[in-house]
Order: sequence, then structure tokens, then C-alpha cells
Amino acid sequence: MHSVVSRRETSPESAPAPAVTIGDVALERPRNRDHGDWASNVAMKIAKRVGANPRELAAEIAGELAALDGVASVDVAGPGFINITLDAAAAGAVAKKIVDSGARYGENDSLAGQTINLEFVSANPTGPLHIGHTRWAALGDSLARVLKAAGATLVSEFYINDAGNQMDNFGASILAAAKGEPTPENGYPGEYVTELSVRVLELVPNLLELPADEALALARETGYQLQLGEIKQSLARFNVHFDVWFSERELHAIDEATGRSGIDGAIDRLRAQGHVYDSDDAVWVKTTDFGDDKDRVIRRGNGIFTYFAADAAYYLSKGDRGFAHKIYLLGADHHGYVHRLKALAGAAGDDPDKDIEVLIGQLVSINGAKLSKRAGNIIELDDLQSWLGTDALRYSLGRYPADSPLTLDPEILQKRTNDNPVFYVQYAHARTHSVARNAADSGVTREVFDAALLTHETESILLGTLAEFPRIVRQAAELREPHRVARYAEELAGSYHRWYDNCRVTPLGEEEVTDVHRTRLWLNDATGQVLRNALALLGVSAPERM
RNA sequence: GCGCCCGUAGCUCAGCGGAUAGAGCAAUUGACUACGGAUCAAUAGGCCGGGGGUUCAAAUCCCUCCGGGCGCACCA
Repeated sequence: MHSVVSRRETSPESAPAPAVTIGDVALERPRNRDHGDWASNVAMKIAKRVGANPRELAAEIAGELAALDGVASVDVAGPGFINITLDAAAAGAVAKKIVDSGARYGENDSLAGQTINLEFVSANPTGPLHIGHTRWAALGDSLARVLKAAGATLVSEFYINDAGNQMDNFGASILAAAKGEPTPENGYPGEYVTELSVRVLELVPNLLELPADEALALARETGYQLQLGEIKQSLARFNVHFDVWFSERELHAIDEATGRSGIDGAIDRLRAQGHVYDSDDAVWVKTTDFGDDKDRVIRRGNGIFTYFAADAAYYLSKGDRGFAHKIYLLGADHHGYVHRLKALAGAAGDDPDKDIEVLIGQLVSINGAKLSKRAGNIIELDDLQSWLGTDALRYSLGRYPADSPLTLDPEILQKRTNDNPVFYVQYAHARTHSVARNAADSGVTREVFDAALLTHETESILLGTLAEFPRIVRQAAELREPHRVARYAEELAGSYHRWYDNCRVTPLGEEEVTDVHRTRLWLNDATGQVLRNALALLGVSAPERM
């Protein structure tokens, strides 16, 4: 089909208008089943430019399409839609293809050749992860999986903000707790600090006998390692994987040979590009050249670098490490940063519109969620997870686009019913296994696959849904919207349940096993495979029994 | 004041410029001595925040107003 339509677009004698591009050629699955298996609006798109009547043009294209193998019928509808219906054998072939492809079905090469660094969560290692981090963790990890499935070379990265005076405040808080003193000014409250102090004292029994500065440093460093370990464990339990844990301290570290840090080098490089100037004893980056509303200080009058300086060095480090494309996933409370990051890209000589991409996630709230007393009245990832379970939590956060503000209802998240889409999808998957087990017991095998036997309306719909999966994955990757995979999984689960209600895989009672049963087993197994692949992209388990 | 995001069914939310705007929940009513009823079938529920514009075609793109969230540091 593609070939005929594109020939129409590119062949000089049949389509003389040069302004027509491949982007005009849309072939999509119509929402309404009455409009066939595939539909195209190409005739309406190009009619004006080629000076033709859209309906006549559509009829001409339809005539060519109808002659193709596997096409059952082609109709022209409405203002010039071309509706294509495949015959059962052509539509059914996808079931075998899916079973043969296995876990790789859905992968595509739309992002092949792209090297992407995806940074998300990047929490300060001074306390537990909260509900905001939880959403970015779920979305970021799923996005990473989707981008890989689309063929990108991808590294997921956690930037550890382990430099700066919040670390000193953190250390001072632990030290104070160890002494039984109240939380210092600008310190971190919460019982977890006390818990950390107990563990620090176990590791450093003589902490309180050391000189003050030494004790502070030890409290800070020991507490940091313990807290970072907690964060890593929380994320691992949440099925979230990072390829790289990047320490901000690396950027501050002084090179023995040159006596300079990565940040020094970064400022030099930005200066060489002509985007750095000195004023009022401070060093500034001319971010207004790139759309920021004011220039930003990168080195203060007192000689101390701002946070922005580390950001600059970090950005450059990503490019130095071979990542042409950098994606940042930030919370809405950091959206003021977008201009600055874009400006960094521009100041570094990159293209701010192509080489850096900043995704802003809106805030999430959960009605009635318990605030964590131990972490100072935040909602903790660990609490949410033990309360709702990894699958329900990841799925619930993963099925909404990042830019939509979200309010979750814990009553529903806890229900193991249709109310909760994750169980609806997982149940469909478990059901495919149940059906396969029963088929094996009844002597139904996959020895025969005759796609022409898949003629029931629910089979046609199910096959159509299955065929769409690679397109969904590609779209989710290109739009950076992993939630599309979840929505698709729900649609597929629905198509499967309805098929199950209408079409049996195992024969009833004394009925003989026929090729219809055998072929349906392929369809059943194909559905299980795609549900499994979709859930895997979301980091959610696909149980065989529930 | 400036900037970003959001406003779609009673609720929570999908919706790539296309055909009669969808799903789940909540409400009402049905279907198992048939592969798991954690399922399925059906009914009802909408000036897609308001108003302009672009287009053959707008929930979708542009402008404007209203409402909500967030941000505007020589903090990190």
C-alpha cells in the first residue's frame, strides 16, 4: 500500500505537483471500524495542489489500491477519505509475525543512530525520594525503555547534587542529631536524620570525640553514602534503572596536573565562544542571547561558583562523553531553568533547538496520602510503594502525560479490579497464559496457522490492534510520551477480553480440534506477547497467574 | 508584572489538523452447570472554559479574555 501511494506522490507523470511531500501521505487506523482497516486522507491533502477534485483523486488512488494482494476492498467516503479493508489472511499474518518476533516485536529503528543522554530524578542525596521524584522516576525509566526500543543508543543518568552547602547543612543536621541537639538553622528536619545519625555513630563510634570540623566532615560523608544507598535501593525496588550515577563533585575536582577543575574549563570554553563577561567582580553568562530574561552569574563576586556553573560543566561533559542529544526531565518547580539550559547549549556552540530537550513534568498529588513524619512531612516513594505496590504505582504514574497535573485516588489504586487499569491489563495477560495452558491440555497445538480462518469481527479488531503496536512504540519515542504505551495496552486488553468472550481456543466437550482452534492459539499467544512487551516498556510485571 | 503548563462527561483522565469527541470509575440494566466473572453486553451522561481568527476540515494551530498550578536569586 505504501508503495502505491508513494509512487503516486513521487512519480512525475501521475503527480506533477512538486510541493507534495511524504509528510502528506497519512495512512492510519480509523477509529470507526466501518471505515475499514486503514484509512488515508491523502486525496484531500493534495487535491488543491494538484488541482484535482478530492473525491475524484481518491477514487483514482482507490482503484490502484484495490488491485493489490491482500486488499479486500477500497472505498471512498465523505469528502475524500480512502478506506481500505484487508482480507482475513492478510490481516491475520501479523499474529504469526508477532509470535516469531517474540520480545522484539514493537522495536523499530526510527531513532537509530541517535545517541541520547536522558537525565531524570537527580535528587539531592540529603533525604528520601518524594512523590515528585516518584513520578519522574516512573516516566523517565519508561521513556528510556521506549527510546531504546525505537533504536536509540541511550544512557539514563542520575546527577547527584553532592556539592554545595546543602551537603554541609545535611552533615550539620546529622551531627546535631548524633549529639541529641535540635536541628540547626537551614538544617534538615525529620526522623530519618536521626536514624541516619544512629547508623553513622555505628560506623564512626568516636564521632563525637573528634574535632568539630573533622566530625562534621565525617558525619556529612558517612551520611551521604548511607542516604545515596537508600536512594539507589528505593529506585531499584521501583524497577528504575540508571546506567550512570554522575557525581557533581567530579566537576569541582581539581586536576593535579593543571590545578584547574572541570568547571574552570567549562567557563573557559564558554568564554572562548564569546558568551561570558565580567561585571561587578562576578563572572556572567550572556544567557539573554538565547532567550533568557536576564544574564546569569556563573561565578560570584566572592569567587565561589554558582549552581549554574556546575550545570554548565555538566552539560559540556555530556557532549564530551559523546551524547549529541541531551534530554532533561525536570519538575515543574524547575521550569525557570529551561531558558538557562537552552542558553547553555547555545553558548556551548550547540543548537538549542535540537541538541537539548527539556521535558517539564507537572506535579502530582494523591488524595489522602499519608505524609511521612520521618522525612519531614513529604510523601515518600518508599511509603507509596509499600502502600500501593510497584506495579500499580508505576502504571498509574506512567499512564498520564508528564505535562498534565495529576491527582491520584488511592482508593482506586488499591482495588484489584477493572477500576484499576493495571490489573485489567495484567489480567488479560494472565488470561492468555490460562488459555494456552488449557489449549495444551486439550491437545490444541500451533502446528497449523491459517490466517484466513480468523474471520470473527472481534478477531479482526484484535488483529488490527496488535498490528498497531510498533507504530505506538515509535510514536511514544518520538513524542517522548511513554504513556501512549499504557493507553495502548488497555485497548489491547479490551480487544482481547472481547475476543475471548466470542471465540474459543479450546474445543467444547467432545468437539474435535480444528485448524480454527490451532490458528486462534497463535492469536492468543501473539496477544500475550504484545501485552508482555508493552508492560515491559512500562516497567510493570506481566504475571502468568494472578 | 513577566514566563511555562493545564482547563474535554458527575469524578480521574485519553484524544497525531480529519469522519458520529473516547476510556475507566460513579449511576441504571443485563450475561456463567462454556478456555479464570479480576470478564463481557447495554443505557444514560458533552455549547471540548468564553470569544475571535486560519483551514476543504479545529478539542487540536494562532490571537484574546477568564479560571487553576508552578516559576521568576551572586540559593541549591
